[in-house]
Amino acid sequence: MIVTGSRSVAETRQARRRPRGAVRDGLVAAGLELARAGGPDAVVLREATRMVGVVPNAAYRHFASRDELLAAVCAAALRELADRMAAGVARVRGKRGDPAAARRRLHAIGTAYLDFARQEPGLFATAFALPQQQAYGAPDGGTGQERTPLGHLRAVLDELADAGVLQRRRRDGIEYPVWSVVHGLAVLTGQGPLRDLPDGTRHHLDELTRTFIDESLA
Amino acid sequence: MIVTGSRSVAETRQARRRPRGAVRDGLVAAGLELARAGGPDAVVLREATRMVGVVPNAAYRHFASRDELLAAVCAAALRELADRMAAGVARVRGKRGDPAAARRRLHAIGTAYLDFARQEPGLFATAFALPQQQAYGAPDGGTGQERTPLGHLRAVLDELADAGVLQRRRRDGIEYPVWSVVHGLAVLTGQGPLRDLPDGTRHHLDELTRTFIDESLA
DNA sequence: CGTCATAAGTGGACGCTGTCCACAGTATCT
DNA sequence: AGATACTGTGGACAGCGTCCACTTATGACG
Repeated sequence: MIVTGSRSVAETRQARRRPRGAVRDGLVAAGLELARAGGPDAVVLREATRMVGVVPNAAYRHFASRDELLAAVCAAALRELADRMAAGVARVRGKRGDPAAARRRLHAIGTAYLDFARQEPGLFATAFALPQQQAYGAPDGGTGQERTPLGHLRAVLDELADAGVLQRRRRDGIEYPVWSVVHGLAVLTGQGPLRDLPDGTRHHLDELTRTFIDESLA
Repeated sequence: MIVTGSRSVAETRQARRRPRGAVRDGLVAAGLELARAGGPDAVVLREATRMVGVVPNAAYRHFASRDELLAAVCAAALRELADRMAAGVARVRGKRGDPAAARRRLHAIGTAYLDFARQEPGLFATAFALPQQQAYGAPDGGTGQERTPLGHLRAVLDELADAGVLQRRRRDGIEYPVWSVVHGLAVLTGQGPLRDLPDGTRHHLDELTRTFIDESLA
């Protein structure tokens, strides 16, 4: 028979078209899910399209390549990390300018970072696995965005300097060593060589790192 | 025609067999080459076999899977890093026990680490991209090996403690924060978000990190 | 309101990858 | 010398990223 069945051609050959941008957003969300479960390598384009319920090629209407999709997923993962850091800082009570509170905020930001790396290893790895380009927090602040890990860290360090905990002349550029320790610890104890350490040892290392930072501020 | 040509069956169907272990070693060497050029993801089994001049399946006589090959490559990359650290330390003159020399050795070890990360980004990434398992330097020293990054770092820190530069009560476990700063810096300024910083800024960061470490030792 | 360009979906194909199976020589051990 | 393990080959499969040709719904414009 030549005449098609009761279902219209539109129904058979073209899945109901979704609202504007829905497929793109869905792909990123699916990619985020995959990244959460298996890191950046698990972000496979065809699987993402399957989750959205669309044919593989549809992805190419929204991303030029798999790498571009991955870049979007990375950005999303990084934003989630930044948000958790902000939330951690926000939970700390105490006036701005209070030295003790400022110290606690610095601790909170580091803790949030490490917690994220441990609770969401896949997302954490993905956040730093961007395939090319892109400035997170521009090295020289400037026009940059504030919803970024580096931005949050800078804010807290500024507060520490204002409160007199951190000497003014040591403030400049110190965000990088501080970021490095925490990031390094997260990487080494996460997917790195120091993974599968007993939790006790891990917390001991956290403590060590904390005092390591404190010592270098004074 | 049914009768085969002048070339013997052995020649046509089976390439000259290589000496014992040559294929395995060749595969690791080829993998190392690929990793050097493109990081862990570039270590593709079929390409490695092609470089060795053997059919893809031959690899499975020596490795259970691509991941196992990658693990061997990772171990080799890590060993190269460790060797460079050792070489860097060895270049520093000065008696064991001399505080100034000990300090210089600590600097040298960090510099070697960072230099390796920058001169061989692919190998560096590969060294820390092992797909599973394995203890590099066992967390609690013990039976471990000494030809490992952590081992070298520990040796230098022990010397610093013996020389009185590093307080005894702060020696325990301090290798981890120290390793973390350097590793974190290497990752962030390497493939991480702080890549493509001008060289001047990079060296400034190196300097900052050095003083950061020094401050926290005293 | 009708026309029409364009965006957004489909189907099919290609080359590449990791991996599995069956087979064939070679090396080694008794 | 003969049995047996070892190491290489050939062919196949599914899954991946990507390209091309085609169709249709959507939105802008006269």
